[in-house]
Amino acid sequence: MPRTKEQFHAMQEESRAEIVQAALELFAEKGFDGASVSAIAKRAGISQGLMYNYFASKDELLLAIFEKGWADVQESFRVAAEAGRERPSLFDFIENACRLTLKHQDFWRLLGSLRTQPAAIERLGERVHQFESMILQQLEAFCSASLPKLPRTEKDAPTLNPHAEARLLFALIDGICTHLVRQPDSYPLDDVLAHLKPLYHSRFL
Amino acid sequence: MPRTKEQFHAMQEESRAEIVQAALELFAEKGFDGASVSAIAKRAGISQGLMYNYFASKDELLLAIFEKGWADVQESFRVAAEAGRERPSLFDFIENACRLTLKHQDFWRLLGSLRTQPAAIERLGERVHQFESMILQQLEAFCSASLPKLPRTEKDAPTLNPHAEARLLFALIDGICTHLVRQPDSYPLDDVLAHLKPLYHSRFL
Amino acid sequence: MPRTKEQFHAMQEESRAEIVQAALELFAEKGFDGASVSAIAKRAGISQGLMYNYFASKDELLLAIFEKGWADVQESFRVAAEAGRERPSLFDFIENACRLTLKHQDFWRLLGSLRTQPAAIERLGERVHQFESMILQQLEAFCSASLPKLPRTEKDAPTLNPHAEARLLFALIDGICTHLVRQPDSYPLDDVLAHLKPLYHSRFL
Amino acid sequence: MPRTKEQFHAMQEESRAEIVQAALELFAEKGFDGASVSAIAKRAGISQGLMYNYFASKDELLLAIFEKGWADVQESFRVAAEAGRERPSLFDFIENACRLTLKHQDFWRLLGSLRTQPAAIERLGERVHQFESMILQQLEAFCSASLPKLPRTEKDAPTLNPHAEARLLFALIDGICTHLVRQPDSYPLDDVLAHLKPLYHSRFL
DNA sequence: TATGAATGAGAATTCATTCAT
DNA sequence: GATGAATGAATTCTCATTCAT
Repeated sequence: MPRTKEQFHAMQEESRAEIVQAALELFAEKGFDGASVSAIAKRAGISQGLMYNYFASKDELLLAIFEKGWADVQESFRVAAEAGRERPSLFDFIENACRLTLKHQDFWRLLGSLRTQPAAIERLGERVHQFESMILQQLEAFCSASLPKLPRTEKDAPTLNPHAEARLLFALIDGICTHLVRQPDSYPLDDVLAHLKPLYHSRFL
Repeated sequence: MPRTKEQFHAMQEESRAEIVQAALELFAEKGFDGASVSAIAKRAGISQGLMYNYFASKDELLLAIFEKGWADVQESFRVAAEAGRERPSLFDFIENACRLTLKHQDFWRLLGSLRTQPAAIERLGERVHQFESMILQQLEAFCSASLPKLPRTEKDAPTLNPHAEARLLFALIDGICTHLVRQPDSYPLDDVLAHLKPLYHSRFL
Repeated sequence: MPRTKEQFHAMQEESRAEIVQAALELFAEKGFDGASVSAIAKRAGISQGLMYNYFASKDELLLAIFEKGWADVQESFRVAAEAGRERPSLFDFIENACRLTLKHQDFWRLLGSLRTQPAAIERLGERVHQFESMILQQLEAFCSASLPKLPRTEKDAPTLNPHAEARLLFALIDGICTHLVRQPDSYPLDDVLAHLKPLYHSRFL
Repeated sequence: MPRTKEQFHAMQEESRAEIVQAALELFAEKGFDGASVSAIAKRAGISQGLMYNYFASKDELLLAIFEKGWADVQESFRVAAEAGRERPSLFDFIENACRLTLKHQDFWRLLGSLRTQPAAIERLGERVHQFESMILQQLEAFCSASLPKLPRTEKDAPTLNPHAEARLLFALIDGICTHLVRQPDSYPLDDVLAHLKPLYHSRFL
């Protein structure tokens, strides 16, 4: 009784997902170099050899993780956007980003370690850069909409620009999230956000 | 006719410094695991074996780099503090931190990758944590002195605290510096600082 | 179509045995330090790396050899004891020990070299000491049963004791076996035993 | 004020002796492979390089140790022989050998480890074999003088021969000395000798 | 003579990847 | 598909020996 093509495909996908999950955890925990293929296979409950039926190499696996992780993150943002108000405030956006980070801790941890290594970035091709660009673009869009409202003195006027503002925001969010995933249990996220809120309200409202 | 002890000592120091420099560059570029001892030796222009005359192990080398780097950073801050005004504003402090980061790019890159790896942190013992603690303490001291001046509504009053404010600042600085060392040539540091300035002036003055 | 677990297990055991045999020979010939893993692998007909599928380290391999060798020796003694008379004479015991030594030449050679190296003994933990203790105990038991029969002058009476007698016996047996395994083909074991026999008969009968 | 040739020679000899002593201690403690040249030089209080002014290689050093050690042992025997009775009994000879062993512990320990390794023996050329032969010859001479006096039954008569008897003796002495140097402090040498004495008196007197 | 820097050949060990079954 | 045996290159580290000074 041969399974249908669809069944096969579904099983494939399931197995892939299991391996990706195991690898993500281990990469996040020990870094790409520190997590051996055999450890990943063991955690995924399969043999080393089988892993190569699903992924051509350790690099391919990393790539798959990245794609999956990135898709998940985007999906989370999409869901949050739909659930929220029509047009979230910048602060809401930041808060949302931070809280979602906790949902994808392992991915952010992995991403954090990958971003430090030019070699790793090459492995992922342009993906990491694209990823950062997209975030920056989105932030810039936010800022473009808000910056005009900023009261400005004559002196700073020429230098104010959405791009730099987005950079600043990105650094802030990135910094918080980085610290957050490094101490997920003890980081005082609520307090930090509470301090951030008046800062951005005064600025953008 | 053997060299004098002084000669030996001088040569030792010179060689050590050369190795440290080579290793720092490679660690910063490829991470601790990614930079092989043989690659370090090659870049330092010596044989692999010789490295072990100067450092008992790769770990010891890392440690030496860390100590040296950290000492350099502190020295830079000390010099800047002496050169500057009596009591720098918080913004000056931030700006200073960012500009000094550029002077110690490789060290910060290395530190960035070390902070993502629990294994590496163990290698360095408590040093990394101490390092973060010291920065946080210093920021907290700044904030303690400034926060009372913040105009506060009744609602936020109970939650405002120097620790959380320091955390926020640390995230901001860390984020900027992290991005900065990753794109040392193209990062718009001046613009970002220009945007940051009014924010903190409005808050702390 | 994967192999069954039984097949794997059988293969494992076979491979392990082959490696143990190769290592035993080389350790016996060149000592633990002198026999490189690569040489062992080559003699076992496998790659270096594969050895580490079976033994976690060279030390583990040594340990496995020791356990196996010691078990074999004990088994040999057990078989000999069952096959022999109800209660063998001391001389029979000695003769048996010497002849069995030839059956386990490599093991005794290895043991001989291990016993000379404090470092190696540490590697094996208490095993080597236990091993010597067991032999001494067994000999002491023999002597305890026999010594009372010794005619003794008044002078030596106070000093005679089974422990010292066992020590003497152990030295004798150890000496013979050591020489024997060093010249397994040319050592005149029969003649030496022939000379030993009347000595111990006159003493213990 | 140039030193005389004799003075030079004396200094040379002194330095050599110091190195030999240091090396002997370390070889005895850790074995030939386990004692590094640098450790030897450090213990001798000189630089690594200088060692090669006195000995062409580590092997040469081993050889020098062997020559020196063997000469010392012979000298000890000579002195003991002169100090003792005109013709010592076999037992006296054995006792003397054991007690002298303690005086040359390190040498015997080294010898013990060398004798287990064919490779090491090759390094020393024929010397180890010669050394054993000489001992055996001396023992055989003893036995030749004494064996005729042995009361013999008709049965053992054909097999008794000085060579085998010497082998037996050698094994005994070797065994005792080996155990002795392995536990120089706790070995009950006096007791063991006390047990040995009647054995050999009954046989040879 | 005397120094310690320097080398290079190995040592043990790990690991991504391939392969026979 | 699925297994784990097998490989070989790379890694960290050690050490006898040589060399410039």
